[in-house]
Amino acid sequence: MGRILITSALPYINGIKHLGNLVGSQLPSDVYARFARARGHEVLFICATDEHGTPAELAAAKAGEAVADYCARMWQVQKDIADGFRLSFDHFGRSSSSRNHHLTQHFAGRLADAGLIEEVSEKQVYSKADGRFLPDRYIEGTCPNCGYERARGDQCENCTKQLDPTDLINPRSAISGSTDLEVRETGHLYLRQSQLRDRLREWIDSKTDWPILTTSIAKKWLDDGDGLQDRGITRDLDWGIPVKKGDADWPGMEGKVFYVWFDAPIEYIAASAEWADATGQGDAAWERWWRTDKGADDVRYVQFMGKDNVPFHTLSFPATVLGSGEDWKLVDYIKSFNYLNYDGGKFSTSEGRGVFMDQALDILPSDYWRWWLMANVPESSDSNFTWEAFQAGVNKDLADVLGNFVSRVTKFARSRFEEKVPDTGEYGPDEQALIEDLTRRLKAYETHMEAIDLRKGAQELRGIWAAGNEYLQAAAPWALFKTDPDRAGAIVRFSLNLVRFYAVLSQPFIPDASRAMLDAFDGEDCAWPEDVSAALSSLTPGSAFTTPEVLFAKITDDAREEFSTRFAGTA
RNA sequence: GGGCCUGUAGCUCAAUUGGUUAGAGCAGAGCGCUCAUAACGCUUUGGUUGGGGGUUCAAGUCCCUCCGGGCCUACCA
Repeated sequence: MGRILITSALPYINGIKHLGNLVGSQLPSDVYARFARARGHEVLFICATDEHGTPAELAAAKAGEAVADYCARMWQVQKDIADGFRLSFDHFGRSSSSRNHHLTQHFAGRLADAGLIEEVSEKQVYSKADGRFLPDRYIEGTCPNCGYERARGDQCENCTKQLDPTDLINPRSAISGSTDLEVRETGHLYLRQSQLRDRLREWIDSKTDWPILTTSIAKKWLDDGDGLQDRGITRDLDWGIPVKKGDADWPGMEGKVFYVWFDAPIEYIAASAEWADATGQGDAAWERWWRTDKGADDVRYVQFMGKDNVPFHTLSFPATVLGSGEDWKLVDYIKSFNYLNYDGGKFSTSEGRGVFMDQALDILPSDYWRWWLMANVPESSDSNFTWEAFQAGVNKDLADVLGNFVSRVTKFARSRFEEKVPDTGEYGPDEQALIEDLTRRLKAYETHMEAIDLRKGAQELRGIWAAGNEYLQAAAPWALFKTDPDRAGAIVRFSLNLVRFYAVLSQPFIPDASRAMLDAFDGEDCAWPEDVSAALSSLTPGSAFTTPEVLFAKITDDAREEFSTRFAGTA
């Protein structure tokens, strides 16, 4: 058994995330983490909130709160929702933690010592009314190219032409609308990624098993134009990690903070340190996951993220890690996802279009969402959420195939065998055939899950569930009960063992339902099956069980229509 | 503008990386079963693989071209 370090891309702090955010990193990483744990691997599963940057400051201002208070509150909100979705992080940290402050400053110091930091003086737009420098896209004005009046400082959305903020006619702050803008000189630090281009390319080229979505984005940035560009890693903001060189002040950088994309990935490491702190362990506990000179050599590190995060995880963060000259663990595998759309369009926070994580839990149990989202996870291309597809998928897979199987088996056993595992009869050829079939299917399921092909994994799991119905239909214990009750008992015993078997295998996708299924049998033994035959004989004949409640109530047409209307948005 | 991804049954997706007759689930049709959440099982209809051209003994897969959908393009994160 190995050791697997798993990180989910960090959800940004400025509000509750929608299902599209959930499906691209947090949920798939959780399914994989649960699978890896169930298989006996030692797992450290890390996530955190990404708290810095202009949008966090603006969101706090809109809420009328201090940024620190706002972030603390939203962290708790996101943590509670994550718990509601049964996301099994070993630690859910905060990028604003003192651990991350120190580690980010440490990396900056190491990079400076290695000659990989350049101090650059540049001109930026300052808004007096807002009291802040404005990022390019927070400046609006008329496009000099097409005359569109709401062009942004980085690009005109109308004609797609790339712009410089100073190109705009009648520029104004997108925050306040103020036109009282001026260009000021300000000093910033740049990470000299260009110096690391060859090392990064060599590293990327060695990753022949990565998804093409991941490597193609990385190579594009390595080769585009003049090649990999140096990148500013500081900002003129109040809320963030103060620019320091290790523990020392950085002359000329007073009052500045690190750019959110510099400190956010470092939080993967810092959150692991927070985990060690929170669990009363010393530094060695987290360093053995992250330092190859301190025991992390045998760790497999897997990252999960949406495709928009790929450049930062394939280039910027590795540049930081490599450039430090220290023995930090680099990522071994990057699983990236496309986007989930909502009923043919995008999820929209501003228009209230689509389903947000808190709303999802308000209307249906987390297992429903977990199952459908993973069975339809956008692995190969963008996928689409519709209420019709969601209703059909949940009702068919969870209620009809799995839930009804559990129901028909346990209720039959209750009415004919006194709610006990029958101890009569022997398994015969039918059971042997299903054991052989399930042995093949289990192997396929494990192979898909190890490769993080979650859609295929879900499909195989569904096939495993369906095999139970096929067996039961052919064995027909309700008919045999009248002529050969002992044999009927063996069939029911086998079927009850199937329920327990399904509970164990399904746990990565639908942990709550799995728990309910195991609880029917005093389910202490939930070990992953090494041998299907043994696993299907594990219930003690003659022992009592409890008939569970309906596992999955169906989504009615009325409910579906109500949801569809409620989440359609304002636009 | 540039780069990348993508187009396969009514719908959602596969196809061992160029190799037999392109497969699953859902939806539809028919039959069976009565333990079960009107659930389950069996059978079955349905494809000029976006259009056109090319390479090859062989193309869904490789090349060219056209058409459609999407993403990224470095100061939103």
